[in-house]
Amino acid sequence: MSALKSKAAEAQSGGDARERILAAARKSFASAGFEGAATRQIAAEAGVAQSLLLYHFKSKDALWRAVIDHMFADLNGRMDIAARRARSGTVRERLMSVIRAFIEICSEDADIHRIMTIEGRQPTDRLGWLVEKHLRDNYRAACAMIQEGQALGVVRQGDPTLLYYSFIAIAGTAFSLAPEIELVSERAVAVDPAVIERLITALLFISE
Amino acid sequence: MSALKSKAAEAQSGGDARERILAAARKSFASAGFEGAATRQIAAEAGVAQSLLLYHFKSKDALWRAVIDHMFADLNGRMDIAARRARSGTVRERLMSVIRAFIEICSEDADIHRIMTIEGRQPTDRLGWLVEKHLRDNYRAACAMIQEGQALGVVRQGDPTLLYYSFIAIAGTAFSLAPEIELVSERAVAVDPAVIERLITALLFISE
DNA sequence: ACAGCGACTGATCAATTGATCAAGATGGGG
DNA sequence: CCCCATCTTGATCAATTGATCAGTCGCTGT
Repeated sequence: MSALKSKAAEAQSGGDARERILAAARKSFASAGFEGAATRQIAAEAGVAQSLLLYHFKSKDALWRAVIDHMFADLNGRMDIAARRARSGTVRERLMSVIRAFIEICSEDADIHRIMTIEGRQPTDRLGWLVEKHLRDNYRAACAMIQEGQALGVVRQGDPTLLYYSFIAIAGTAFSLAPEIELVSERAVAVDPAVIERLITALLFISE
Repeated sequence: MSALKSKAAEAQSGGDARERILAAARKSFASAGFEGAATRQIAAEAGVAQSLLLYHFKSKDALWRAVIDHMFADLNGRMDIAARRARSGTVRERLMSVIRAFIEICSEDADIHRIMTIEGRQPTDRLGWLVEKHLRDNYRAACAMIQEGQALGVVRQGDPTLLYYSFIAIAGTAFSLAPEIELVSERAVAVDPAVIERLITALLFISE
């Protein structure tokens, strides 16, 4: 059976080449953007031939989409868990649960915010695909919570979309712009997730 | 005299080619990054031959630096004016003056934040040059104000560097990520600078 | 043992990249 | 009038780009 074959191949040594390519591609796309990333460099970093990259993924575009799928499968899974965990709590508790999860994800892997900002600049078909497949639901759920909080007088008034992007900007930038931050401040900067959480709290909620 | 010659050439039709190239290059660098931008496409958008681009600027790298110089000459000039305008006011007034100026700049030209984030990801020699030549002074002045406010109990406690980048992230993202925001929210989003100002105020200062 | 299949590589393609060079335009000063 | 400096263009370079294809290796089922 093909299932057993691929599993066996994955177990020994060959199958993880695909995942090494995915990991290398994510780094390149995050730092150089889609057009700036070169398939040969990605393949070299993964330790495979460039042709293997296009064997596993049909094209550079398909590779990019696979990277995004891989990234957001983990992200949205953890966000859903965080949302479910605090389902019975207050609006503030529910919001803080997903915010805390998002901060944790950004602190572990800055590539997500990097790719979102680098690809979110111009409206390509890639951006439309990303938004509809992975971002829209997350956005809707967060906005619903924000509006609920605003109706109760807990969350600051204002366009929910702007509040949503403001807290994403704070949490994401602190980690994804680390190279620039360290260069400007001329010292090693270890961003504490708890500090970011406090800033977002001050931004979002009316009373401390 | 060469000065008169160049001035005459600038007056008629040829001299503004340089500025058209600069404008086109800024757009390309902002949306595609340094490696993603192509000199031929920049030249085409400026309506000139690609070789003219490398005649006015020695190389693609030199063109990038010229774009940055042109951008930050305006930015830092306006920031200095804003800082000087409120020199005799309270810490809060002085901070709000430069923040208001920064928001205004971001709302007029999203390219600045785009280039800063796209280039700030990996520590290249370009980033080091940008930081030392255009960013460092701005950062130091802002941090000094923040620390002064913290000592007086007006500004929220915490790493000044993080506060600095948080307000930059909010102001910049709201405008530079407009395409993505409109796609996610499925409507036209006109960001009001006054709303951004209110968010940053909530983030930065202790009492409203 | 052998045929078959999936993983993988090296060679190679046309297209595009940044860069260089010779030559043409243009206009002002002698 | 001509000359010279400046601006501008088209042709062209080697290098790199994403993509394709023929062929090799190693394993599996029969």
